[in-house]
Amino acid sequence: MSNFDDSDAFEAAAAPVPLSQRAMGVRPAPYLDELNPAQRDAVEALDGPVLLLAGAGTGKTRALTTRIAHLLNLGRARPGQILAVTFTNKAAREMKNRIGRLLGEMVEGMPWLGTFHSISVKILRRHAELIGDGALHLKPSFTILDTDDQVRLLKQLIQAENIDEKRWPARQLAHLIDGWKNRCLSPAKLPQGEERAFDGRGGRLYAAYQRRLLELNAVDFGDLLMHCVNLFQAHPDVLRGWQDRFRYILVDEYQDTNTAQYMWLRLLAQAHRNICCVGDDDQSIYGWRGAEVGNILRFESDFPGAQVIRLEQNYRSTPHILAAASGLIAANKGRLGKTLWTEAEEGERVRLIGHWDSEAEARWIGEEIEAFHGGHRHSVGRRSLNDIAILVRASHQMRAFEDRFMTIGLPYRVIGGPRFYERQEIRDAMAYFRLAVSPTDDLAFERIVNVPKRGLGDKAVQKIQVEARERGLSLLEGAASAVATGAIGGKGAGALRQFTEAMGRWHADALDSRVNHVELAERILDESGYTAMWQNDKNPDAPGRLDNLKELVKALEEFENLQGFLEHVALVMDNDKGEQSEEVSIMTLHAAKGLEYPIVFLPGWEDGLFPSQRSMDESGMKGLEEERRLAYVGITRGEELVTISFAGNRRMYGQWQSSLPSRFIDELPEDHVEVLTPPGLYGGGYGAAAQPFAQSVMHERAARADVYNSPGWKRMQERSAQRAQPVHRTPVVIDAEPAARFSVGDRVFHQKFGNGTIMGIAEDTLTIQFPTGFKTVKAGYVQPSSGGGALDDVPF
DNA sequence: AATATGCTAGTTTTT
DNA sequence: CTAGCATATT
Repeated sequence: MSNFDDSDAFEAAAAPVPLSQRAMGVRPAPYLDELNPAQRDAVEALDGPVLLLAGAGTGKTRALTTRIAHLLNLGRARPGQILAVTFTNKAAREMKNRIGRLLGEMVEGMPWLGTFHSISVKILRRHAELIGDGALHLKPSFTILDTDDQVRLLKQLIQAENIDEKRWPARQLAHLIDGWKNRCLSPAKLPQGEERAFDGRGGRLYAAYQRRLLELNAVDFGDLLMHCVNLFQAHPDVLRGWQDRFRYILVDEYQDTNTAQYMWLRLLAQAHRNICCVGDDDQSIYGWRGAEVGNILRFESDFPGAQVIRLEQNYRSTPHILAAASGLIAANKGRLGKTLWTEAEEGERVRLIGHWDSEAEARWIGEEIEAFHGGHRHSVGRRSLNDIAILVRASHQMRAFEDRFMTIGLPYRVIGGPRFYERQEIRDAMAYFRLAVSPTDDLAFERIVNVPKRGLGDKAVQKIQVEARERGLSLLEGAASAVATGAIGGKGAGALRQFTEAMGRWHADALDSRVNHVELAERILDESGYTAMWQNDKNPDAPGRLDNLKELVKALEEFENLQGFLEHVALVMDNDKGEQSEEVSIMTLHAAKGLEYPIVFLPGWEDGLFPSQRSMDESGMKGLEEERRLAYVGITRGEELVTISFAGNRRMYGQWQSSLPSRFIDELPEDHVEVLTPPGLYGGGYGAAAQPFAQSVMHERAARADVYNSPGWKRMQERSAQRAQPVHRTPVVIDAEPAARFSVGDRVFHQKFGNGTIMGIAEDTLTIQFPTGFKTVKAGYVQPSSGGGALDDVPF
């Protein structure tokens, strides 16, 4: 709520802080004494550009929040003049709390502490009319579409263009457009050639999509940033106003900024240059979604004269853990470089263990956890399950642990996973609320018009769309009109009339301040038949969905009305359930960033899984380095004991596949690692587990000079080269397609994956190696490749 | 219009 | 192998 009580008038903010207030502001600063020298530098270097390189566990949030407190305490700025940006709502909340704690209740909430997106919304609402062209522009009440809406909109546009949705799925286009928006490329600015992506129509569809969004008075997440940047660039006066307002700028997790966020910051900071960016280049793990490590690496040249302050004293982990992590990350090139140190006691070395297969791995980790929990391991003592985390590379790895823990009755919680507001039933309910609040929300209408089933299929919806378009109405109005004119008859008509009439009542009630909005929400769900739909559903997950709906209604209580709730939810999609009970945490490495646990397990360190084959195929060395940073993030989550493991065999897509230990294992510094022999492998030194590691450690020293020439790397390259040269050439005739004869080894072309080589044939199913990896594809989806293939002379 | 079958793809995730 | 989607069937 405090997010929106920005009491300063826009113009007033530009005025300097009165002297009287400045003098009054200077108070003793006891908080400074609690900082180490580097943190203190970070807090006191208030003017000019500052890059704060904060390694894992070095008290970065403390430095950042103290810096804000110091700015306020010295009277350098009022709360409304500090811009503090984070990536997640969670981080923003945390900072707010800690600033409040530092300053007591003396300071009103900071109106401009928030995520890039929430701050952008506030800015855009004030200048909405400037977005778009003269004829069509945003209104301040614009709605924010989530990914789901975005994809459904794109799907409509793709259908309108008569493009084969199978070969060109809307998701892919959404991804492409997101990528463009991350780089602040509006349709007009797409570089030569890029607009040809997506079957040559990417640029056109992008432009159509943007136009449609304006028509709907809507923006997607990417727009929030891009529109802001465009606004600043096109209207220097507007930019000037915001530059004057934000006297000091602070940015958290700077290594995760994408190009649009970078431009956004640069524009706002370029006048006074009071910008402090906090980040750790070694923890940049979001390159795949547009983050540019380059932003942090370039900081000093972007802001000449910048001070660089390193936070290197680590308060989290033991020396062995730090050394293992440091040794690993040292293999990356082009780092800014940091040396983490600690005063903590030495502790145990990082443990490494190999297992026969992924099930044995899960079994062993389960036993270890039981031992820790029962206090059977004296070096660590009896531990709460809340102290223990399992961090995996890919979510499918979680299943082995869930299965195992379920059978042995070990309580666990999965962190991440599908979020509350992304669940189907929640989205449906929200669509009802959206439509009740704004009857012109066509996307919400489409989502729920036939949920629960009202006998209205594609054809009926199409009729409604035609009706609405012809008369210039919203879909809801169009539906009412279609019923009235008899365009829709039969069974659907009655249900549709009921629906539109009920929606009319709900809308009136939503606007009526005398109607309690929580009761209204309940009534909407009941009268629409939505609750009944799940009550009658015999799926085992139906009761859970009903619970979620109850929870949603309960969440409404904290808001004034439905409008306020919807505005909030559009931006704050997180749901942190406080940890109540004792549970082991299971999550992906990405989800673990920023968290810490005394005991950490890192399973699945196998080449291809971690580092992920796909990362390496798609992004080569850059991808590998990002994977290595992910490994670094994983190890540095541990406070006391970190255990890395790998399995020689793993079930993938229903088949057992054998794999080699991760090359990252080769890169761990030997002195800080203890190799364990799993129970059941008597004598050690043979079998799938200990032996490969023992060998690889022997190579390790020599390999250190250049890991990309390491045995592991070469081994991989050799293997993929071998795979690319199949021996058999068995001609296969695909029925009813006389021209489509394929043999193993043929070069073929696939609309989506491009050129590839056939590696295997079963009936009409081909296994093909594409640049992006192996795919199994029906023969009908590929053609003989035109370039350099063996079948060039086959008539087509 | 609702349900059954068939196919394909299959990391990481916030806003 | 399996979820999610798209097409085929009733």
